[in-house]
Amino acid sequence: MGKKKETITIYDVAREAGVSMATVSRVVNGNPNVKPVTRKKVLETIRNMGYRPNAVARGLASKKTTTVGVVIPDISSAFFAELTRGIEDIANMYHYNIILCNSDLKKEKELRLIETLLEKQVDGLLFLGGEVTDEHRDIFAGSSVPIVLAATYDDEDESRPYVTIDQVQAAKDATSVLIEEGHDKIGLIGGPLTDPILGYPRYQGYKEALEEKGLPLREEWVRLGDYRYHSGLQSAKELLTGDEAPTALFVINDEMAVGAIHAAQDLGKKVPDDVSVIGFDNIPLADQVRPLLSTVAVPMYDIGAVAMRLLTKYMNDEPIQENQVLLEYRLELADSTLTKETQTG
Amino acid sequence: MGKKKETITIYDVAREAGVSMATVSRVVNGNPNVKPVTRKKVLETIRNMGYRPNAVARGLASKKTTTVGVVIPDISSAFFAELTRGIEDIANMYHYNIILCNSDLKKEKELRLIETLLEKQVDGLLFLGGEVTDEHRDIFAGSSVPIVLAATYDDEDESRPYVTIDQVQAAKDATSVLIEEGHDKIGLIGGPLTDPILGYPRYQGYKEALEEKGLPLREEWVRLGDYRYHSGLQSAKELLTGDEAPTALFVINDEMAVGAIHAAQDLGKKVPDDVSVIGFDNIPLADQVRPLLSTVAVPMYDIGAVAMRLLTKYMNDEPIQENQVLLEYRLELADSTLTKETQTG
DNA sequence: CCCAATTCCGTTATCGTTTGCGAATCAGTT
DNA sequence: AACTGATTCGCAAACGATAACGGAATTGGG
Repeated sequence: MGKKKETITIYDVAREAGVSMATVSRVVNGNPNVKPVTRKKVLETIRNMGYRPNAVARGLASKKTTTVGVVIPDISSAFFAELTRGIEDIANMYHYNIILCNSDLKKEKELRLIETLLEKQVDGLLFLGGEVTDEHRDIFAGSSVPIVLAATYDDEDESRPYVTIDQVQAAKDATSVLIEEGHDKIGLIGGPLTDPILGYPRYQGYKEALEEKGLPLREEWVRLGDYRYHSGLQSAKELLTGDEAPTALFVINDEMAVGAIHAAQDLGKKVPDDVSVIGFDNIPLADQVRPLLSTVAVPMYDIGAVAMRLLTKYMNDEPIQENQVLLEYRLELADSTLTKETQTG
Repeated sequence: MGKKKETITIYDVAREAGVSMATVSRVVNGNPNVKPVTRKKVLETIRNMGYRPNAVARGLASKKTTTVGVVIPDISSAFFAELTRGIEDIANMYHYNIILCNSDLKKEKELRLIETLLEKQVDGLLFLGGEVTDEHRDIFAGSSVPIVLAATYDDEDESRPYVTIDQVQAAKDATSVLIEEGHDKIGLIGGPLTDPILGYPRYQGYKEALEEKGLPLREEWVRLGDYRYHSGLQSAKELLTGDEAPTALFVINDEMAVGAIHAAQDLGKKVPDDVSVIGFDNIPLADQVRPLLSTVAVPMYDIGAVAMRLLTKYMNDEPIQENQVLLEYRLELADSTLTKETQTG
């Protein structure tokens, strides 16, 4: 595997080029205080010697690593994968690299990862989609690196920067679509209510929509899944075989929503004629099933991109006008619901 | 954002604990050569002072960063997301972190990213899914860090470690399934033939299967897409409206395959009765459409995991018995083809 | 109770850069 | 020719750890 005799350092280049290491450092870093002819000579010997600056040493000396940490629940989920792509694109644009960590939403793992990232001296940290507990806040407070939350927020810390959408309102809007279609028997396939990021607020939105329209919240029309396809399939099967089955389902993420559609079809019901289904997130899958899934289009890529951009502002001490941003979402109404229109929220 | 007065170093801890920094370093690194009582005292003052070891300084001194670089085409693709999850899990298990970079399969970007990762002194490098050119080989050769390829291989460098599957054979097997179903008009929706990783070999497998069974390769039954859903939809529409339309389609990835199914349905054809479809990869989507998609199950997670494991062996100088591994794939026959059976290859 | 073998632990040299400070060079003005 | 203000550039001190080396303390056997 091509062992090079020894690593060549800035000092070697300096000696070879007949200048000091300070000068080499200057040309490497684009410092203008170096005569063009000198710069040229240095650049030349750098090329000839195949010198590659050591970013670790640079990091020690400059106290900057141009690296940011990203803690994410699960990269293999379409939602977070897309979000990460937004992060990485902006990071790349600003010449940062990202250290990616999967937390599986386990608190202990999250804390451990954050600790590790801080040890690695990341210039900033992006924390996605987990609940922010007191222990998180302790670590955050004990560090001076900027930290921004994405696709989540901290309901206890008013000042913690974040980028996400208004989950409650979006869920309310989605439910309202079904109500306005004329449905009065609307089921919910939700997530764990202990999940303060998705499960609870989306349930809350569903509840508020019903209340506002004077519809009762009936427990037998509510099932809580685990966000996965089969969970949606199973839950819908239960809901739709009931005596007085709902004629519409609000499913709080697309993967489960597609499961719900298939459950309906398996039971011989037509979507949307017999049962309307609306999902949430607008992952690519929503566009790759028949009937096309109506859903709440969450700007996943943008959440990542905006969060990363915000982080760069913190890292470079740029002025910040808005450090807590709620991005717009869109209702993407397709074939799994009756009406067709598009709203913005 | 909680500015701490000043960073506390190993030296501060040493002074506070009444020992030398060497001793502190020893307890931090779990070196056994330190008396239990001393260790306890040091650990205590570490806790009290909130000392956090600086991994950058450690990296400089020890020449190890416990970080590996991962260059991947696109994290937002289900295939690579799952693969990355495998990588990260194993990395985490061995206490490595990963720096993730999206290359979009652009050669220049790949080279730039690899260069950056080497500057950051990663202990190892995982290169996924792009073509390995001479320029890649140049950089690889000029560095002493172990590099392993995943989901690709280097056909010019016999010794470069890799982990992938036998693309040609798998494509051949998939095509053969259709032949054995009795089809003799089998279309292909492929990728760019200039793609040496997926496009070409999977086309090659299709071709070989036909040849072996004495079937002609007819150009009008071949379309080349871009791996995306809509491309599959469009290509299938063209293929299936022809005068003498194929009765079966081998589609070289699942996303396009699902598009093909929808195209068939849009044309009023039933799958699999009127047209059989078999895909490739077995992304979650294959399991979330109706009819369920027959496909070649590629062990994406395992490719990542095994590649990362192999890399750890290189990084820790463990003995290596096999440095080029072809993982097993499986034919996952479901409802989009007629026969039902499972083979291994 | 002494000496050798262990165990512990401190000294010090590095690791490869960045960076503040001051010296040296160079023009342009008088 | 002397003076001044920029430009350039070198020196050397950090940056925060690791690790080789050797000295001191502890232990055990005879």
